[in-house]
Amino acid sequence: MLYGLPKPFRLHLKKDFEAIIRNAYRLQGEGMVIWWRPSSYPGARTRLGIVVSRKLGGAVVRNRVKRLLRESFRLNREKLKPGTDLIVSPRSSEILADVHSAQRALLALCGKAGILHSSDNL
RNA sequence: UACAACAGCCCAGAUAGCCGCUCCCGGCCGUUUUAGGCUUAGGGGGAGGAACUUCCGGACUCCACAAGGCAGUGCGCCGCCCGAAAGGACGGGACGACGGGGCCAUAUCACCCCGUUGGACGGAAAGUGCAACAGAAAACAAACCGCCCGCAAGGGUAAGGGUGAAAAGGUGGGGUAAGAGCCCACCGCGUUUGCGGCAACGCAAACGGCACGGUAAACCCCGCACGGAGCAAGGCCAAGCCGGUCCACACGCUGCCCGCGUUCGUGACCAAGUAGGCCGCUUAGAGUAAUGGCUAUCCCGGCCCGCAAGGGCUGACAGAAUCCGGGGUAUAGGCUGUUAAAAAAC
RNA sequence: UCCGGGAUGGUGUAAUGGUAACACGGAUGCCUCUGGAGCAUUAAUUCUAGGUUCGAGUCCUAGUCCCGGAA
Repeated sequence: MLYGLPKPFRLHLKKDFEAIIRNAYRLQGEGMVIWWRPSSYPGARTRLGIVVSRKLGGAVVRNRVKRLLRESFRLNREKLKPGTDLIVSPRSSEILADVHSAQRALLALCGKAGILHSSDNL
């Protein structure tokens, strides 16, 4: 399954979020911030977590931003090095108006972070 | 004929393909049993009219509780209907605002009639409080100017002046030293009676002779209702740590038995319960929390370009988390009604 | 999700229903050779919209925004 995004590819425990953010690399790009960390044990899956502040908007806006980010991650998961825990936190809803610009912004940041496969370098 | 505001009702784009998510049934893998994983057979369910707000009411759960009372909070014209309640629908009555008409020689106010419209519309004759500034005086009345009597001292007087949101019945006549419900008529107010109405209330008559101004979304009084917390309620399972009982061994009281005490234990059992899990939980039912993305065609509305054919852009408010019933607020589009008659255009 | 609390000049706070007050800061002027200090002046939709009242920052209703608590 190339493009699926079932549960094990997602971060969903508060402990995980806190552990990753406490000792992870952090990088700010246009409209979003990412934290990432190589997973501690081998063979781990690439996992995604999304943090959206209430300052970004109402429930509709926050849900939409999360869906677009999840979609962007899902379509580009194979480009990331496996076993990376990644947390994305958008800071502006304008950069994430549609799925194309969301993908562009996410890939640009991941490229800067050096967690893409070398063959897919931008 | 259109725009707009308000009110009521309807609706909340459709179909197909591909890539995904979530839950249930089924299947497969795995496991001693669980846990878990996969969809390599398949099948089915998956946001709203407001899911928003958390302003009311209820179900449900736990806590408290003899009866009763106090305090506190909420509600408050009348009738009838719906509802478990909150609340809502319809009709009616007083009051206020606005418009029109009447009364009058004309006309303001007042009063009467009609229409439209508004709403937390019990009580100010149980008590307490409040009323800035202005004004003589702001509530058992009072005398600044004025008027009258008087030589004066002093007294009488609420008609007139001016202040104020509000000044102690109004208008007219009589009366008087000047005045005044002091007297009279009409109106207002109050009481009683009668009549109409289920009632709120209305009408009439008699009597009173003006006391009894406003404010209760001030305290309060009257009537009615209400115990408190909320699914992060509450319940079940339960690592680790801590605790208790028993058992075995050792030591001590003591040389022995019994008894008691202490320490230790890959020992047994128990209680409480943290992390964590499960139930509560749903014909949507999660726990970083699903209901999405892309493409095509069509539909409805709007904007722009174009003589036209057509082309391009764009689509409202907002997203379940225990569940129901209401109130309030936000909304693209459609229909109906009101403002509403004019002006403007034809 | 379920409960509380609040909003007043630029900032922090006051105000029995009756002229919106105080401190710091800002601006302008005076004083001084200049600056500081000092003195004077100045600036408010009391979050918004309705209502009660003669009169509302205060009372009532609805809304907006902010803060806090409960795994």
